[in-house]
Amino acid sequence: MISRTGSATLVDVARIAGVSLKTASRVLNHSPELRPATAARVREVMTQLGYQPNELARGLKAKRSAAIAMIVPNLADPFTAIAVQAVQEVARDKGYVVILASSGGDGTIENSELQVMLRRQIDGLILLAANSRKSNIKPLFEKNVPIVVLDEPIRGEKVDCIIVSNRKAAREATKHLLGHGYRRILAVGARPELFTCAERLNGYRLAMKSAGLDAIELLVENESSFTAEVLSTFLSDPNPVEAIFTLNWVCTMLVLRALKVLHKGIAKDIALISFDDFELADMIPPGLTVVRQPTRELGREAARILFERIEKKPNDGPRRVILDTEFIIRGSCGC
Amino acid sequence: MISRTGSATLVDVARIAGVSLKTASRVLNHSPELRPATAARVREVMTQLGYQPNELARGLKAKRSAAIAMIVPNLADPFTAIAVQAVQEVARDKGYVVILASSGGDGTIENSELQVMLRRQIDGLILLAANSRKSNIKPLFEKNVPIVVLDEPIRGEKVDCIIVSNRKAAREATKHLLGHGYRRILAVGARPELFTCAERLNGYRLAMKSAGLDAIELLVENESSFTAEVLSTFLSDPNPVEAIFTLNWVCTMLVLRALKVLHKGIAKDIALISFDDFELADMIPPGLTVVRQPTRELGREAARILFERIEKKPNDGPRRVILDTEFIIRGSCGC
DNA sequence: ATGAAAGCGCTAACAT
DNA sequence: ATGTTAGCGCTTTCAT
Repeated sequence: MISRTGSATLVDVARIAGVSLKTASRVLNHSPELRPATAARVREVMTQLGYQPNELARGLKAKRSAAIAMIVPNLADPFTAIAVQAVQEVARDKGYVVILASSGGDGTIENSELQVMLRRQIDGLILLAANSRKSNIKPLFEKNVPIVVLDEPIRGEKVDCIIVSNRKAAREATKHLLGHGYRRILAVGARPELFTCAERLNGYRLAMKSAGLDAIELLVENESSFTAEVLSTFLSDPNPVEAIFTLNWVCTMLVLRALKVLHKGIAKDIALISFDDFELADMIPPGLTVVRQPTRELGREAARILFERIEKKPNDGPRRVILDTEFIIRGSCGC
Repeated sequence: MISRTGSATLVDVARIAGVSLKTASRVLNHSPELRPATAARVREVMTQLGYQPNELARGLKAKRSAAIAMIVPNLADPFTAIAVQAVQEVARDKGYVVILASSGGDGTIENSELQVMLRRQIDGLILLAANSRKSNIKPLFEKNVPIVVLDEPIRGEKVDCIIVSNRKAAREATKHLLGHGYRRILAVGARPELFTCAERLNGYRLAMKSAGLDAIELLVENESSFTAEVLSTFLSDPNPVEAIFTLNWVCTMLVLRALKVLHKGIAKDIALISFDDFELADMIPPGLTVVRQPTRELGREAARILFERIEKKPNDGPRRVILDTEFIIRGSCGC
């Protein structure tokens, strides 16, 4: 009785309920213009058959997939994981699913994932850029797929961005270290082409300049090129650095690891402030002083804006949402 | 010239290239039976038009979505995040996308996500169960959607499972603590209905029983019900516990947090072993002794098995893959 | 309030 | 080697 494909289709439902296809469709879409009795009957047949609408078919016709994509560089980074979780929760509430892809920080992979998403007719995209220079969101833009970029304002494109006050936060963190009397402060960053890295670096430089000091920077292109040996050159004479400011979670991990290898005590031998808080940062003695990003809020806000665009596209220009960070003083800065 | 919908369709490609729809389709699907010249011409038109195949339409017709779903309880858990990343990488290589949903450990949400995935015609599912009692994968099973369950063998269902040797690992960890001379060892777990928790608990009980000791257990239904006060009742007289064995990452976080509040030094005041390793576990003094799960491998293996089922379904019974854990001794156990 | 028919963009028999 | 013709399961004018 049921279509040979295995599961019941709307045609089956209609036939068994003794109504037309359109009526069955109306029930699915909660159309108001329906006699309650008819609707009830159809609904009953639906549950009876265990009917599940085929979203692919629905999307093909309606030209919407009810899916948004999220592309991130690295899920192992807790900042990213939490943002993804927040986005997915908002999406669920809106009746959307999230297609997730990780780029590994590779612009080429990112672009190919972008294409894949386009083919899947995603209704929107939240991007945590791998590499600002190589991000190619033009095709999406041309197809009028709403995009929200997290953590990076894409220059010259009319996309919504949501970021934190990177520069200000970095400047304040650096100032805090300067306040402790440290003069030789090292900034450690990765992927300097990323906006977040660049901006945090700018904040650091501003603070150093204001204090009449030279910036000391250790920037690596990718994680593997950072080793304890590299760091040790900055810690040895002459003029060893007195404090380190790590520009994101990955760098914090790398530096902590290296300091352990080099037997340098945090705060005791060298002060440390980390951009990015994380679970247990307070448990690493003497507690890591950090700049905390409102991670969940970033994710939620990005999703919120995206769905606003998806649902109705008011042509007000691209949005720039800037959230504030929180400076959390624990012991590693020397306090 | 191009269909009014905005982007070029295969019909447009065919028309402009002066071939039939089917020929264009053949080019898309890399059919071998094509004159190279024709294929080249069609391909040229495709790039010229910036043609992107519509995966929704493709899937509707071909009855495959080229998407797999992954449902997890908590992305903030690094174990989960890394497994998801591993799965996604394998999926990408296979030309599939991953639809990710988090259940928050709520069986009801999990089930509704399961339904959503069904409607999306997913070709396979990797499940990190929220709650073994409530998981309802029957509908997927009936629709012949391959499923791989991570971290939990679903009883009585013919699904593939991939787990670690929970009981053995827990037993050995407990024995290790016993070897240090601790008698009063507390096991801390969450969601005791979960297979992982139950099995680890079993391992712990076995070891305690072998030593002629009573098991001491603190099991919470959910994270928020665990507080420092609750833990403190186990640490106070009479007979304070001498060591703690946490049954997963979340519990480790909760216990570490509580111990800090209670001003108890790890190893010094109380020994600790954690089931689940994590970034910086070695940095929490004196270094956390842990049972490490091969997280990436779990994810990769789960995906590998899933795609085997998707590509060809040999009717050999359900697989049970059991991976080994690694016992990593650092200082917290008292060593 | 309900139905008939067309078609979204693609694949797949079945020709030729 | 290439084209013709049906649909996949749904939504959607346009009738009634």
